[in-house]
Amino acid sequence: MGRSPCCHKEGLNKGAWTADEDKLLSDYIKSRGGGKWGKVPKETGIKRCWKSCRLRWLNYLRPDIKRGNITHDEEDLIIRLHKLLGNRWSLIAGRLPGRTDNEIKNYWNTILAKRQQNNEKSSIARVVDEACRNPDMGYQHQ
DNA sequence: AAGTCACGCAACCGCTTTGAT
DNA sequence: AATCAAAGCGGTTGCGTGACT
Repeated sequence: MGRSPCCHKEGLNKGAWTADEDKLLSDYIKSRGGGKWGKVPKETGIKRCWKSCRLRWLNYLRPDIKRGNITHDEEDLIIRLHKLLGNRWSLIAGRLPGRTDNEIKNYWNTILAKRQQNNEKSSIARVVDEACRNPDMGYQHQ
């Protein structure tokens, strides 16, 4: 049910985005706004499926995106939110202005890998432990 | 200096959910 | 109320880069 047919069309570009594609997408979203992703490839001429366009915008082109260097506070919040919400990356990202679900997911997977390697009580483990004991963890419902 | 390995990030794939008809 | 298409989400993969031997 409901599999998006656009992603099965042949002749679509794959892999890394070019500067031209970025500009087309960025200009389009700025002038028309997001939401109707199905129209984006047709109206911009970008040879990508709508999913790729959406992902590119959300994870890379959005003007309010912060990139790199997740702060200690942000890391702390991610860990606490993950404890509460599980792998609901989009929800977690919603609590972290300027961060994307993909970025947080990648970051978490990196942390997990490190934690598995260390397998010892790290600062993260301590934070998680602390989070368990303090339910009012300073995040806000919207 | 060259080759190999490991890590991190960007992008893709497929399933689920939501909205329109 | 049922069906279908569009959109959203999370897991996984592939590529590029840097560190190490």
